[in-house]
Amino acid sequence: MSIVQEIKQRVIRTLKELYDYDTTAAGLTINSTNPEFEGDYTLVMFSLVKQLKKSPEQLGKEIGEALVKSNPELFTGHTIIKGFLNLTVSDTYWINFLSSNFAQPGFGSGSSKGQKVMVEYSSPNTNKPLHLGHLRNIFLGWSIAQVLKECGYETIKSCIVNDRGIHICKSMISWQHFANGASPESTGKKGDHFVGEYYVKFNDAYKKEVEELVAGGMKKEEAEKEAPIMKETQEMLLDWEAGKPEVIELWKKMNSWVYDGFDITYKRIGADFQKIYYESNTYIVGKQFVTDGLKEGVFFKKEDGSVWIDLTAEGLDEKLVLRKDGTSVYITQDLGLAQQKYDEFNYDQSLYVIADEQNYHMKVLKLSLEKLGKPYADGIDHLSYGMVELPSGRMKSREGTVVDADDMIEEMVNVAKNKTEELGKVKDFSAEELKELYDTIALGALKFFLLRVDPKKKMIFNPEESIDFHGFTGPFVQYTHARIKSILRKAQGTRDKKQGSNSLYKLEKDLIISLEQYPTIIEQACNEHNPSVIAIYVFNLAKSFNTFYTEHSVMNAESEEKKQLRLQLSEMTANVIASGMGLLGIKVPERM
RNA sequence: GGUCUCGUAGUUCAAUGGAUAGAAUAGAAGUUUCCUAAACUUUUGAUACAGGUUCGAUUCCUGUCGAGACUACCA
Repeated sequence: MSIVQEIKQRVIRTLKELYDYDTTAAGLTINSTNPEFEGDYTLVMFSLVKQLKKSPEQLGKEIGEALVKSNPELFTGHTIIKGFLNLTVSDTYWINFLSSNFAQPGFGSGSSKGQKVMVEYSSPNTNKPLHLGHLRNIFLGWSIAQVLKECGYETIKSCIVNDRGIHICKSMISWQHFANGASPESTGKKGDHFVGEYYVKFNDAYKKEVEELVAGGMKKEEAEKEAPIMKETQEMLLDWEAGKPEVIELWKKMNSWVYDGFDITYKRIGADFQKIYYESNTYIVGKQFVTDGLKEGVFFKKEDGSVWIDLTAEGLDEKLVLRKDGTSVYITQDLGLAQQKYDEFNYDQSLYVIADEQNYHMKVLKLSLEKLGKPYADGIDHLSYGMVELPSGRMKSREGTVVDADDMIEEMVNVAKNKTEELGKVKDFSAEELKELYDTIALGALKFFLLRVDPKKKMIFNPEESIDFHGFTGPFVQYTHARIKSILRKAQGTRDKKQGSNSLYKLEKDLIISLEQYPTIIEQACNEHNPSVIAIYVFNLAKSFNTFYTEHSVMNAESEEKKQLRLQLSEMTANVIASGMGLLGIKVPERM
């Protein structure tokens, strides 16, 4: 139990004893005491003042005295300021907490919840490489799955690949026109980048054709439909749907190039999936799903044969779920996929990591499943995150302002390399060790940068700031870890189980208080689906350690007792930093 | 037009309705015979505007102004 919960229980008991007043933990507010006042934790008494009809001074005095008297091992004193009862927790409590937890590997993890959560993330198209927006998605998805796991949920990471549709055909047509049989192998290019180039070439060619038609006197809307390359692409889509062998073969070939490219990036950034779904399969499942739903009367068919669901009673519109020609739309396959996932994994919750531009879509999905009376509808949840924007505004692929994921990582690695060489602290590292270190620092910086912001909010990605390794950054936290590890290496052989220190300096206590919060922080991150609270926490913890480290020497402590205590403090801080960063998908180096 | 987000130091981000709104960065000034200076210390600087609810509002409600997303038989 956390110290805050512990204090709440004591307060509840005290209120019962003193006033025969019943309350719950949720009905009490315990905050960290404002630094300007004496004390560690504060009971906010305003609501109690009202309920118990006593003055704040009187109430504070009675509760404070009773708390200290009946819990001497926990509290050493109290002060009252206005409606705030400030409680001081004994050094003994903190020292005991430290000695019993500093070497606990599972500190912070929760017991099994007996529930299964599916986390769908990444979900790329197969016509272009991953970019910065995907990275936010991937880091978030991976991290939240890790946090859920730490909290005791069984997790299944999944991905839906949009491997079908007009956008893929564009790349294919373009390749047929312009590639002369070139391949990633023949050009030495990464597969996803290779295919992405042909997608760009398509758009260039298409634009040119439209311009020519408009110059010839055609209206723009008409020209967009009549451009030969577009007509060709639409024909290819029909051929694909019809299963024309040479089209299917080309489609498979180009997709496999893209997957090869994705795999390299996924591996490098540590993304993984237990289950990958392909839209080329799920759209068929979706069609069947809608056909079944039609019989139950939740969907209805219009005169032209298209199928709809009426969500006007829920404040939304009528939504199309199947085209009049019987082909599926976006929502069709998502409906089928939800069912398919449930059939396969019997999940309790299904979390979709998708950008907030799809809030409406996700609302429709959940509502539709509810109307169909699906038992899993309630567990559908959307981790909606804001778009990544550049200082100049939103990234637009057509304007070439998209930041490519691989390029970004490469740039960060270079910065890490230059900075490391400049500082010259790891000159004895092998080439292999250096490579690993650069990756650790570069990805640490990038992941931290994208995860430190509340997912719900859109974020501005400033390239200059992202390569800064000072302040509120991943490398700052990594550096603190490396420094602690250096101390612990020096201390090898001098460790002693006994610890006789019975008092704490302020900076020592601040650090222990911070460490104690870790399990609560994980819980919060889990409940809110928000890894940023962990990023903020580990940063503050590292800062706390650095302040302590500057003021107090560990190896040259004033007494053996203090040295042992500070070694425990250092070890636990390193453990919690490593654990917290691990939940963000960030490695921490032993040296840097 | 409708629905939904969001407006906090120059900039990027914090703050379950609680005490004098925190960090980082940029700016100014310092710290290295001593465990890694990718560090530390000091300092300048902000709640878009107007009402309301409350003992107490950055937070909840209403309005104004400003930014964005969605509102496709695209995915």
